[in-house]
Amino acid sequence: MGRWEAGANLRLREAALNLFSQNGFDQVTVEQIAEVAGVTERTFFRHFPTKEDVFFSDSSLIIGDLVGAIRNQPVEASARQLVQVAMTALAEVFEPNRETLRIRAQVIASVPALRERELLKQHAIASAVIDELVDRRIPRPRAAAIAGVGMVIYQVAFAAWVTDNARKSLRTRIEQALDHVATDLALG
Amino acid sequence: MGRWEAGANLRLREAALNLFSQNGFDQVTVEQIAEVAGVTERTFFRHFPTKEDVFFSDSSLIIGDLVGAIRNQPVEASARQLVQVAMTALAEVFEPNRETLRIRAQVIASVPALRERELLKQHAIASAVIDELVDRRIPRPRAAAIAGVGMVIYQVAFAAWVTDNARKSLRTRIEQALDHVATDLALG
DNA sequence: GTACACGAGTCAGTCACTGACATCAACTAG
DNA sequence: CTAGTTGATGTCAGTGACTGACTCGTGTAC
Repeated sequence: MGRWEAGANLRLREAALNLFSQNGFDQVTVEQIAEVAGVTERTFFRHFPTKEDVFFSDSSLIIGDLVGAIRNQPVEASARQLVQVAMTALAEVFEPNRETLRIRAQVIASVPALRERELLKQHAIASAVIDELVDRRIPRPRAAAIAGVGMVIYQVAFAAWVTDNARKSLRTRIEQALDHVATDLALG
Repeated sequence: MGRWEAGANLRLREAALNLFSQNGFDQVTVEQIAEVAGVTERTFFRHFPTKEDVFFSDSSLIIGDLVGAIRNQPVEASARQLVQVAMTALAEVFEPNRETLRIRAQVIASVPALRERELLKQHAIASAVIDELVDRRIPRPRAAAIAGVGMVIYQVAFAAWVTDNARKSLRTRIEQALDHVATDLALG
């Protein structure tokens, strides 16, 4: 279908991750990324609307997984069960990619612009989850609180997992955090 | 101490708010803002590190107010009391500026870059509150959950207040939201 | 075999943002 | 009163993210 090497999108993402983690986000120009990937700068922006987006292009998939997992639960499921299956769904996607996610997290942590974007992504995820909970006839304030607590649990568990030498699974980390907060906060 | 009209900072902020709300964030250049404020583009960037920051320069004050309000509470105060005084402190700062805040919220809502920044600001506030709660010997996961719920309450109450025709006070809105979530979630 | 859709290249331009240096009122030291 | 310092601004010349308009081969549909 094209006169060029296929997979430009993947090559751009890999080149970006490598260059960013070696030299820092601000020290790398889009032109350099494009060159390493064997395309032009203009092509980079055909694949990703901004320089930051090369890091966040898969977030819509995650939303789909989360919402799908919740949707598959029976109507009588408790708030805690819902949070748990959503988290487990996340863990299944993340678990095999620990090393990439670790590098990614390091780069994000060191660049304010990327932290902003990460927050926006999490906000979008939370909104989607809230809407799904509201569809299950949970009143919106309670849905927002549940989703908010869920995000906190995710953040705590993910941070622990990614900096983890003992290599507990993300799933274990999530269960620990969930236990912790749930007993503290009567999440029923 | 200067050969120029004083108050450049305020003039820039007002010019930006006006222009953004009339024409949209992306349609206004920094050069235009500076021109309306009677300075050069370079001077804009001496006052605000980015175009977005002209909207968020007072967030550090807010952190101070919140943390101060919490710090003044007795050690035996419940989580709910802490959230309540923090919210009340916020309400006192915001209440007199409803109209400006309303316009501001509209602009922010319509521009992804500004929503990102708003989220980052809220995240910074939440982190500061969490640290303060941890200083009060509340375990960090519980502190994070409390602060998270507090942010949810703030968001719900603020959104209701700002789009409010009946003109209930922000303070009332906060109390309503707090009641709502607290009974739902056993916030002790 | 012709048309056309598509994924990329090319080129010229806008605008956010930065560094280096000049200016000039007010203030300060002597 | 003069000389020097300070601090907020102006001026200017960049860099780099991002966009619009256009071109160019290649595969596919007809």
